[in-house]
Amino acid sequence: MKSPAEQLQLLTRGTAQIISEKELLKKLERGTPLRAKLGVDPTSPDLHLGHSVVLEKLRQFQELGHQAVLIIGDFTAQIGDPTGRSKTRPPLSREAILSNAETYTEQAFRILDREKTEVVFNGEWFNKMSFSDVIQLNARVTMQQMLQREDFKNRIANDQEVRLHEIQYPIVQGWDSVEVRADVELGGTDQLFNILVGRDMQKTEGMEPQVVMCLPILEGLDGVQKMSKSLNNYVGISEAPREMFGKLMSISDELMARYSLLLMGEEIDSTIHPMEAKKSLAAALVTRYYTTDEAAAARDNWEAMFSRKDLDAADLPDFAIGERRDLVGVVTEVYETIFSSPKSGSDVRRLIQQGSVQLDGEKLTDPRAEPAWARGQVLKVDKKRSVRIA
RNA sequence: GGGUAGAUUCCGGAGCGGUCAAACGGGGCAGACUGUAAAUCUGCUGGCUAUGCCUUCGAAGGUUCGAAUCCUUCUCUGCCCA
Repeated sequence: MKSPAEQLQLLTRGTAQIISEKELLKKLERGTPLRAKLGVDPTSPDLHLGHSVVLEKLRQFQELGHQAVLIIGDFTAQIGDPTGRSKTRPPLSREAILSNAETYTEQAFRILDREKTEVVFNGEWFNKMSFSDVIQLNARVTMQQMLQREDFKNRIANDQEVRLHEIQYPIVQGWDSVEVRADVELGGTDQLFNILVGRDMQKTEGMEPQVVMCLPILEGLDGVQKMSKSLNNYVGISEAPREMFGKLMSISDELMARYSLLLMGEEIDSTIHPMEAKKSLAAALVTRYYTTDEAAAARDNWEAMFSRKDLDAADLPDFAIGERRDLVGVVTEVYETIFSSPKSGSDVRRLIQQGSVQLDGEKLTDPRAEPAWARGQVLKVDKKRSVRIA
């Protein structure tokens, strides 16, 4: 086992903020495993690289012999975390939450060590609370404290509504820390406020307050907004190697540097061509969730498709012409069934007219065309997506 | 409870009886260029069995040849006062 000082050094690496390192060191010096808490709301069924930043940190705790406590916010998901929101979150149905929780944990264990993870649902304690329990919980914090929050302040300043259940969220999350007796709570920097509330709650309960450990927020593929499924700027950790590789190749150079730092903990090698650096990064990330062989295959295929533009050599998904043989019909089908990104007939028509669609390298710009389809032809629907006619 | 302002297409926001599938900006998508980078330029951005047709401007009714625009009721939200 590593010394407390060594552990501290490893654990603080890549973090954005820790309150406080001194406290963390003290806890480490106790020599008993720390309880490291991470709360997740199963609001979406898929985990992406944004989540992975904090999950990797939690795994690091596990590797150092500590206890990971993963709280599934089945209860909190019903409230909806207002963090970073300019609008109230729509509530989720109970069924959706439970099924999300299922896929969520499944994916989380691609990163975490299942054996060393304690999984708890916070509905376990919150669903048992009576209304007077709730009132007492609320009595622990002041309105002024809650209004300190950036999101709420902004909304109020902009004359937007803030509903009362939303200001309960930090209270509820804070109480989780008391319930699981957390020593450390991990989260994105946007969780700072919520985690601090947990600290206060523990103090009033006479517990030793948890250490706050915030990790940087990963930007999405657009490089501006935070990675999230709803903005469709994410790379899912269970996406196919090729998808993952391709998405990572589309990021900007600035973003590449950031991803490298936050996800791999490394600086980009500035002596090589940025594209090469990006390929290495993409391959390294694919390897993390798959194997080196699969990463290499993804890279080869990508190079065939986009560097050499040799679509014949590339391994493309097959598409069998169905009922509809007209161009609009076929392209619509391809988007829907092969790439699962449905487009309306009008969208497809537009793509065709704008010269996005090619058959064996020939642009097809007439939406009414009905090409003589033949097995083996390559149908390119846009710059990034092609299929082979089967 | 009283007063007042408002609800428009993904978002912001014009429109105030026909010329409105609705200006403009943002975002998004596509094309050109390129390193599936950035920057730049161009086009598109409700749907369809598509030179026309259908459904949209908080909801329901009404006036009118004709309504996002006028009237009635309802629902929701902000702000001010208590």
